[in-house]
Amino acid sequence: MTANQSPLPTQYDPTVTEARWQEYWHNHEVFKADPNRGGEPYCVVIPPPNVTGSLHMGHAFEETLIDVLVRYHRMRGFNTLWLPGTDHASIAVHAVLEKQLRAEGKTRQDLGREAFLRRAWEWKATSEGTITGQLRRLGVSVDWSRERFTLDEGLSEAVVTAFNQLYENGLIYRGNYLVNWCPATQSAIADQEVENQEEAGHLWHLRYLLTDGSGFVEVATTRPETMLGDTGVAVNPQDTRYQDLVGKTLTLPLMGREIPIVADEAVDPEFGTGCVKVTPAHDFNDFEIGQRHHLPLINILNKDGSLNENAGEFQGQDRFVARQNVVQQLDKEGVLVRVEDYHHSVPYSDRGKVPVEPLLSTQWFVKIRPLADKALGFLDQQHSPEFVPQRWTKVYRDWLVNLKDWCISRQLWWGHQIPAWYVVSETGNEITENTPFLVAHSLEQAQEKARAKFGPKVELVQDPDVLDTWFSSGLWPFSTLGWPEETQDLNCYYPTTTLVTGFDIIFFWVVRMCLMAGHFTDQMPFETVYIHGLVRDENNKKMSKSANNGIDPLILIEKYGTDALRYTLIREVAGAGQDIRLEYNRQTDESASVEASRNFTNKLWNASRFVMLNLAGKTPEDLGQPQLAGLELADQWILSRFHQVVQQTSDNIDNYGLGEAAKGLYEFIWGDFCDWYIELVKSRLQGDQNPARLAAQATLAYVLEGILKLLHPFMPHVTEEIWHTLTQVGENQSLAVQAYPIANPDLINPDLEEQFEQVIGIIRTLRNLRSEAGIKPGERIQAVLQTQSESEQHTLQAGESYIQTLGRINSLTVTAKETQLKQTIVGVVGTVQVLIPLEGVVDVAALRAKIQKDLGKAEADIKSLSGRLSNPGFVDKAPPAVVQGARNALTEAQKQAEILRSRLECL
RNA sequence: GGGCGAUUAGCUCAGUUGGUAGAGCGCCUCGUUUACACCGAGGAUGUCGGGGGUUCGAGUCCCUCAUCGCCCACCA
Repeated sequence: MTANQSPLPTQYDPTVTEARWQEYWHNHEVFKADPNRGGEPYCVVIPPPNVTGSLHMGHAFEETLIDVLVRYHRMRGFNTLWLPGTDHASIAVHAVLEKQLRAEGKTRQDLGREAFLRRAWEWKATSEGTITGQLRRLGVSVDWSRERFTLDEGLSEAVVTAFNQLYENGLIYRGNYLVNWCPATQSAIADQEVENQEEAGHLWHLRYLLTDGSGFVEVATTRPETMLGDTGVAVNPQDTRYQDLVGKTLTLPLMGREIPIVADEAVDPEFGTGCVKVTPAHDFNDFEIGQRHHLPLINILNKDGSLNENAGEFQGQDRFVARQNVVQQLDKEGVLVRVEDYHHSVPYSDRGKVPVEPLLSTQWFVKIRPLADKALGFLDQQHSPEFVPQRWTKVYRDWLVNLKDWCISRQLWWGHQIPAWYVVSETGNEITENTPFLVAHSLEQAQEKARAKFGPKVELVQDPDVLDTWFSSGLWPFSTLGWPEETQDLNCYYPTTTLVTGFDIIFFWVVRMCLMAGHFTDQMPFETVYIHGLVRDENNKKMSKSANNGIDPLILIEKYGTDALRYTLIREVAGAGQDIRLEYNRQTDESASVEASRNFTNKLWNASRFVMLNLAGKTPEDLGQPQLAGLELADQWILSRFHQVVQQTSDNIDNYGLGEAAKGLYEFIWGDFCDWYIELVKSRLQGDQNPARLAAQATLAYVLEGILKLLHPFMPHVTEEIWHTLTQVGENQSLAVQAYPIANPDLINPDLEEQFEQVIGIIRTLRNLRSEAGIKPGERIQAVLQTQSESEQHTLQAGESYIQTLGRINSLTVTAKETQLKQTIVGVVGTVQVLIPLEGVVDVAALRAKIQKDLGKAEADIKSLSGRLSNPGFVDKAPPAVVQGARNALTEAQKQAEILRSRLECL
């Protein structure tokens, strides 16, 4: 496809253009990877978005970061693959669907497993469609032919294989342990899915009587209903107050049970009374105390959070109702000593949004220590993976060190059903604690194994539970590439190069991937983990569903274009890993910062229009590379600047300084190229064919094409559009796969740039003087530049025409001779006097004020510089270059002051 | 309780190994000159959170305090 050839409008309209190129990239499979292509592999797997709805601004940010890296590396010639996909997000999808069901007055149990799963797949299809549509609109350069879903056939196979292998290696076990139980979703959840929230609660002080009638102890609790499950009271063994009580028993109020007093180090004698009630079945600390002292476990809770038959008269009551009733009853019986207001943190279920209960249940676990130790080995011995910014290494390491065994079973339906089959024919066709089970790849394999062990007539039932979502996403970097098969993709693209993700999921996801990869692939799944910050709203608040302060990327895309949004997100990111704040007006849906980026796309558009209108239909290829010999100062200057920016941009991106790279390009394009070079070159473009015009055209075309390439990873659509118009290459080529510019050091010329800076300085001073003197912008005037310095004279002569054009000077004199014009406004650049003779009545006071202002500045400089230079410490110890720099600056300031003083006298 | 981050112009933020503070937006003045008013030219604005230290020199390094934010662990 060739870009629109009709006369280009003065305002860039992203809406049509962006859709067109997105379609083009997709239809032409521009981003399809080929393991046989050769070149160093560069692979990124997308952090798979949950199929819970749609993408938010945080996703837009993350995908843009990745896309910049990926497009850049693709253009640098790497064999590049960005693999897209989505995550089934077991518990999150359950939360969504069960909310829908509640609204219909149903539960998932009413629906049944099959119907529920049908509904889940339908939901998934819709959500996935939304998400992939949004990804396309972000212009991401993913390979859609390799799109994956954590529940698809291949990935399910990987999950089953991983489970079987871990089980065979003794790294998965099943057992009855205390887990975090979410009564809302009625499933176990992992430690990391628990969120602690500060709450105002109470501390109830209770008095338990000694069985022998010799006294009592006082205990305190924030969850009084758990006392129904108490099986002991613990004190610190060193606590002299209670030493003689250890071994005695107490009678548990309400239940009348006899429970022992035990001594345990875990008890802090300083806190409260120093006596702790022990409920091993409903508290993690108590569980451990209970284990040490062989206290029985009494579970008083049902899975829905109501109390069970072990709760006596409170059976059937919801845990919070029971709490009130237990307290009331304790009070009635004189057990309740006092109630204290108490602030404490309550563990909540991240997804279920209700307090979790430690609950005893039979679950599957992954033994963490061997896996974590292996990952620690990679980190400590090979610095793998490498974190950017580095400080996250410590966070990652701390997690590896502190991880406990991972509960991977969930009492849910949407997900990978656990590949374990119970031989129910051995236990009366029911799954009990003691039912033998087999871990296998399939029902057939399980049957085979079962028959071998239990005879020909066996009844098998698969474990109804599903695996924690993070179990499958932990395999993502290699399962998506074909593991456990040894595919070409896996050989070529694994381990992946970079993982880009937020710090908030280091422990959820990054850690799990490293555990799994270490075990199954014997290497870390990525070389580098690039951790970005969060997108915060206009009030610096974290964007979240619950706060309802999210900003829909599509609103901003529709208003300003994808490129503008992308550029805004990237340029804000300077200083790796910081959160970024997005300016936004909720009344008008406007964003000042995105608008600024939109203006930048428009600036690029118009600069390109100008260039193309002046190339007389020729392409950069027709014009060829600018030949140094035929170039004038401005051409050489912009080429020098261009090659510096090429170097700087690559360096920045290579070091994950994407924001710096983006800002550097902005300054070069808007500042150097548009404000200076284009303005300087205009006069040369008017005449007939002549060498000066050709040189200008060639330089313009060359630099513009280079700019489009440099900017393409950040703003892929507008650059692709302009590039096609500029090069007229037709639809078999795409800017996305052109070679990224490489700096040519021969063209970088700092001396020349310095010279040019001086010319710019003169032009700025002239403009300033004109403004101060109230000279109309359109009026052409005469000016005198006076300097004794030969090198300065040389520079001024080289830049004479530039100074005349941009300074709007019709008569410019460059001289070494002192001029003593009376009515003159004067400025100083370096040691060049810039003089504008003024005719007629002029405000002498204004001229004097202008000079005095400049003089004030010069004198302040002199004072500061001479102060420094008269300090022997500075002269002796500072680097010679710095000292010399200060000397030069002082000389110049003195010269300036001298000039200004004599001018003042002239007035 | 432990750890991390932030504090710079009215606002949002940059500031590489210490060499004397910058950008965008906003604001003021002027302007339609052969791309662009989603523009151009010029201008104003900062005891770099407080205090102390190291140094010839500190926004930058060290200590300390304050405020804000985040993470982790939590004593019943």
